[in-house]
Amino acid sequence: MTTAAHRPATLDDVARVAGVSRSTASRVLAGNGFASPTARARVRTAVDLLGYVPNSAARALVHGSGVRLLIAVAGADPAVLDDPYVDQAVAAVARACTPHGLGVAVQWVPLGAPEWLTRLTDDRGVAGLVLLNTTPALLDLVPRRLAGRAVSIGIGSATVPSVDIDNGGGTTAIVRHLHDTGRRRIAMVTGPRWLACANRSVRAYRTVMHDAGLPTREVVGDFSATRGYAAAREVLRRWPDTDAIVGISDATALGVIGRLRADGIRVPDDVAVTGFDDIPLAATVALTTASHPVRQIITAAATMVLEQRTAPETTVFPSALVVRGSA
Amino acid sequence: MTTAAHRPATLDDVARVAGVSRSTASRVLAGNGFASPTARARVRTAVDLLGYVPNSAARALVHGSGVRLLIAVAGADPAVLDDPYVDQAVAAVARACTPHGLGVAVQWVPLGAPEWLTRLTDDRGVAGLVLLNTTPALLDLVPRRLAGRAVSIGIGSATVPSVDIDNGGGTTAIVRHLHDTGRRRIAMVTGPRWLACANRSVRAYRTVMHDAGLPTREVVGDFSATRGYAAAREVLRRWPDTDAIVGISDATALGVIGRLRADGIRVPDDVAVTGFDDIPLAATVALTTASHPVRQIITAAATMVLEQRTAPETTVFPSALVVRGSA
DNA sequence: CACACACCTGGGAGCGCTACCACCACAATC
DNA sequence: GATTGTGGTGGTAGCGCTCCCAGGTGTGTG
Repeated sequence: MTTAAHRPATLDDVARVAGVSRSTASRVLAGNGFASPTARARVRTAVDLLGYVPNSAARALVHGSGVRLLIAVAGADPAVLDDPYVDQAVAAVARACTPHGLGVAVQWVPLGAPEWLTRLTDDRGVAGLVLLNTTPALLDLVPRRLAGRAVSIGIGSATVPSVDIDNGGGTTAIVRHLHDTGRRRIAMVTGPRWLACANRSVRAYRTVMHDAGLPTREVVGDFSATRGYAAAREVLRRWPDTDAIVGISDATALGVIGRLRADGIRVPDDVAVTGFDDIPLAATVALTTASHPVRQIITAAATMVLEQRTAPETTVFPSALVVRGSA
Repeated sequence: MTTAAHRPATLDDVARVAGVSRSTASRVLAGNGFASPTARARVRTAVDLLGYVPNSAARALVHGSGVRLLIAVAGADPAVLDDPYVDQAVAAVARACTPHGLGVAVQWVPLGAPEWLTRLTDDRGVAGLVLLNTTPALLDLVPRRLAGRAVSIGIGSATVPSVDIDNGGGTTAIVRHLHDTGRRRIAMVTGPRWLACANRSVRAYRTVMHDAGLPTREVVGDFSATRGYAAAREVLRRWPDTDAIVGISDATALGVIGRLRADGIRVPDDVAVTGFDDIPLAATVALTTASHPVRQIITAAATMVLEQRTAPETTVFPSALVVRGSA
């Protein structure tokens, strides 16, 4: 369309067409250094004419900056990557990276072998790091090379900043709401024990129950609908008089509701059910939940890495109670 | 950990440690060309010792091969990228690419301006192309440079192979099932008209209905739960005696069910509802649907591109009817 | 009129890697 | 003993880009 054999244009082509040197063209495009208005204009015109797009590989090579963001997901087994939450995170990070000429890669880091992270980050192609389902051990393994180019979702450290949901606040609001609407025998389907952000929710649940002088009822889950489905039955087997079930996630809650309905138990009349996150589906099934703009949170994390605005501090996004039909 | 300032090792470092030249080291790692068993062994040892990982940017630069796969998603507006289906596709492609040292990028291509694709693919960083929600116009714009490195999902061309779901067969099975179970006033919430794969479903629906001597009832949807929610009401307003609604996707069906339940209409007693895809949630809400391993299909597409096994032909994945409670 | 000090420009090195080529040893052939 | 391999090796160019530095112009000051 533009050049003869449609070999993508290089900076040399641009310089030749603009009648300047490669250095000048580079300076104009970088926006730093000196360049006369004339030169600037001619380079701009040449860029448009040739449809020039910089070669990110060459740029990354000279900068030593890497060419993709790594999303490292800790978990017991590679199946964590099947989680729709991970899908959403990967897609959101990819969207944020694309305009910067960066790609994304995803890898699982086994819970028992956090040192795998080192091998992954030894790849110079890695320009930045997003940690998902982070554990403290993982945070310590983020190499110095990537300081200021790493962000964790869910738990941070002195060197690695984190972007976070106010799980505690959200869960507190949910459990209080259940209590306020007369529920007293409130159970919780939790997340995996090793996951900091899930534990914050569990602790909030315990605190509210304790303050109300009520005993806790916990079954360990894993965020999935499938597990929620199974956990619901376990809850009712152990504590048949349960009148409310708090799900660690919306998917968990949907699984719980599926099981309850299948067993002829009415929601919310017999048992109230709540979720966490407010995924799009939550509205259509009238799920009471806590709302967080997950996509925006992930995007914020990716942006921090991309713009290197990673002050070692924690950004906490608020949680908003959304009361619908299920509780 | 390995080297002093933990500057990631280069091939030069490996060569020096192994006591061979950079060329020899390169040859050993590439696996082609000559290299004595001794040299081979020493290079291998040095690689392990230094934890050497090749710099993908440098490799891409010299090969001119690009450094990421582009996922181009056609749609009316950028909101198509919010679709969980796109999330899943991006994540699945990313997983397939990561071991190859490639990242992924996602971009929206406006329906009315397919030529945007040209600008995207002019970027030399683009190593391959996965087309989503493909239109014929888009297929013609895949540059020759990317021939054999592009794959389309849903509709192919003479030069671009496609990976596909048997939408026609799946929908035929679903509508026949509804007919077999006594439904006669069957409506469909379709996908966008411009989308080839959605149209295959619609045509199958029409054919079955026509063969049974029944009139069709169509409302245009867009795959989303939200739209399904609204479409359900539209269906019942226009044809109040409808006894079955075929959703173009599971999300659509879930939206439809949400609306029907909210209106006190029993599923499947009053109105049967079916979905398409069999997403994980479908099982927990007992949705009758057609099952396809979407993740595997996307992975297959990505693998075709990565291994350049893109013979210009169509691979069709079968569709399996899954009868659950909703129909 | 010399000098300083802006502003602007092109030459050239080099990022880490692969590909090509020249070269060397040693064996087999005429 | 000169020729042709054949396996193995190192030197070097160059992918497209950015940055540094030397060398220009022009305008203002002593």
